[in-house]
Amino acid sequence: MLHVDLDQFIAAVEVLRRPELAGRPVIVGGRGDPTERAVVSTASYEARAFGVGSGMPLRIAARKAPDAVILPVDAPTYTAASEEVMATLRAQPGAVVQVLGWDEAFLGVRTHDPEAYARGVQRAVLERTRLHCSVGIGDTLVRAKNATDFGKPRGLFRLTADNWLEVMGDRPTIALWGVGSKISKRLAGLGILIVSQLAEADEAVLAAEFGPRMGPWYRQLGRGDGSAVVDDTPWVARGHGRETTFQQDLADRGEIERAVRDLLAQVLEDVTAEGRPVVGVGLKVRYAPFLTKTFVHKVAPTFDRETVVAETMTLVDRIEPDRPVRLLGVRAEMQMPDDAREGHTPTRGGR
DNA sequence: TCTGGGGTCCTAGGACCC
DNA sequence: TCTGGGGTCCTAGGACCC
Repeated sequence: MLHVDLDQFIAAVEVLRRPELAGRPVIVGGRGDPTERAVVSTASYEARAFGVGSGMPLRIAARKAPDAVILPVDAPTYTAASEEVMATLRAQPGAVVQVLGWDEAFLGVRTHDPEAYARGVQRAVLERTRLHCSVGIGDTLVRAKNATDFGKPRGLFRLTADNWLEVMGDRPTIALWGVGSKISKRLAGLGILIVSQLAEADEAVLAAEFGPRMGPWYRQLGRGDGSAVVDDTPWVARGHGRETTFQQDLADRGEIERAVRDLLAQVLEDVTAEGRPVVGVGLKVRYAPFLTKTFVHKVAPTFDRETVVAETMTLVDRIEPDRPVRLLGVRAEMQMPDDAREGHTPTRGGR
């Protein structure tokens, strides 16, 4: 199977409609104002040369790359571009497409020459959308996904059971899809620093540290093993949420309540569009500077907005009165259709 | 240097029941 | 009076991904 990943997607889309930005450092994030609390969504390769990367506070990015063009996030435009790309992938002969986000997808196909097929995909995407992509080829989802990194930019790379350990074995565990900074540190505490060590690790030791599901799962990641099935069944959202970080922390009770009602109104729009009943509500509160609390509770399945509002407001009462609030998040869980319930292996945020 | 916003899934512990 | 063992449901928190 193939993993297709657009190169510097968001920055590339911006450059397409402003050709004069080509070759310049471009940073996209927040409302495009580096004095605000916001982070970088994507930086162009020219900006990355200054040490700017996604997730970095916009303020810091602007200092590192003082001549960069900083643009606001324009989600509808990226969604439209993404749909063009995904339609192109679905139009490839024999392709089964599983979308992972705006700018990446798995593509399952039977072919005797995956490299040639991959180059065909890159050509088709470029012709139809003027966007460049990198492709990973693999015999499992994990191997295809990890292979893409070696293909960037505009290239392709193949990882299989035959060369996995040779290529990945000496790399730190954090290079794996699904291992982040916390898990890599806990693995290091067990003496597991690189991928080959994780591949050979004692499953019982991993299970004791990470639990009965995640322990064995991490070992599997280290081996590059796992599913080889690209699943194109449409994704069904479990819930919808909205959150906002305030530029100035909120202290006033009335302001907080108004903010929650605003967020909830947006959430209810998304939920109503789904046509499924609400079965749970949640509230996330970040107090300054860095303490986050979440409150959730189940509700009897309901379509009634007033009920959802009332249930959410009972959670608002649990916000500590004398502490300024930096972030509020509201979330509603929806009833899942019976056929979308079970059989999941952990993918940590995959869809 | 100080951390957005949208999601998903797993784990642990308490409550409750038989 | 003191108390096993198994199961389910719920909530809070943690971790990861794009």
